[in-house]
Amino acid sequence: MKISQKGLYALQAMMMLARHHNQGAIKIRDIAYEESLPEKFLELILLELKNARIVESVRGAKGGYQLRRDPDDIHLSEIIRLIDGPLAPFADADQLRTLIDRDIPHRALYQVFLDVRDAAAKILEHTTLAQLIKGPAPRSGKGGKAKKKEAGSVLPMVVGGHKGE
Amino acid sequence: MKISQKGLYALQAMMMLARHHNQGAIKIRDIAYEESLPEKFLELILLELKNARIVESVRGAKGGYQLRRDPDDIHLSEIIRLIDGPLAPFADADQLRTLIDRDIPHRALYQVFLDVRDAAAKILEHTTLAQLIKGPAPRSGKGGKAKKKEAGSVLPMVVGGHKGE
DNA sequence: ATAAAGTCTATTAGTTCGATGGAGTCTATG
DNA sequence: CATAGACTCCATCGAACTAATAGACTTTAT
Repeated sequence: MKISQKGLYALQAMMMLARHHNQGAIKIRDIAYEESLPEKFLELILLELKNARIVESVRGAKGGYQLRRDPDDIHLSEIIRLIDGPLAPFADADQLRTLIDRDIPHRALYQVFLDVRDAAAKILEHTTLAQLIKGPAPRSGKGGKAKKKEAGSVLPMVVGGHKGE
Repeated sequence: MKISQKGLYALQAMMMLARHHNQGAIKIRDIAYEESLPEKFLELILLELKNARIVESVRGAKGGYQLRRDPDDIHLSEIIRLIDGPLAPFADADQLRTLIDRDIPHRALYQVFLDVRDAAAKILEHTTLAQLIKGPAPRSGKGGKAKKKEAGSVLPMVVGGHKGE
């Protein structure tokens, strides 16, 4: 599972809508501005989220977008599957199970892929928008030391290329 | 993390070389035949694995490829990172840690991404080629090593499109 | 010398990705 | 009831990536 730029935009937009839940329809422009997202691209994303019945739109003047459900009932897995496809690192869960059944010489490999998928699903199907917008995230994992990058503005950094990992 | 077709080919080729470990150099053609992989494409993949010093080549007649280390010392994570990049679903672990430090409004989201990466890393960094080839049935008894693939591939199924997941 | 094998570079067709433009439709408001 | 503001829908775009192939070159066993 790879989360594309588009997927990230979708998640950010949804977090924004969650923050403003029950405040009526929010204009695309406001979402784009508050989250620094390309407006026209965001429009496409919201349309997709609307067709998936995750958000709803209000047309015309005073229109905009809002969540169709409470933020604690919207899981990250739902958004990611919609925008970026299956959570599995290869094919999807059903296909992996079929391959495990049928491709004897490689079944152990596909089983590992399925294990990875299950691990991701376990996290993403249990994390809701509500959790994301609530206070400081409980820093899980061992206290890895994040290396200091030189002084830079808040977030203009370009994320691309391989190095760490 | 998305595992591409190329990544799958690489893993299959490595499993094949693991099965034939300590049997001398194996020809590209034999790997391609036994695993049903496109020969010329596989050539590129093996070259990459060689440059990463995971396999080594023997040139000239009687040449071929072989593992540089024992199969129980080669982890899936190593091959996947080489061919398909970082294990994280977005950016890489270092960048995610930086974003968690710096992008306050979205830190919880990036933390989830990092959790997913850690879960995948935990599995892939602990699974070795040796484990994969120690299937319940290493070989269905029949005859020696001359593995016949013959007409009608074992796995003609098309893997594409979304359904389950 | 020759055949068999890896090495290397280039090229390709097709797809995906991120993004933009513009015409059309709906609706609150004055 | 005109209009401005907002969503809707479709078309296109360039860049990058993906999977694969082609061909010339080098190395080595015999």
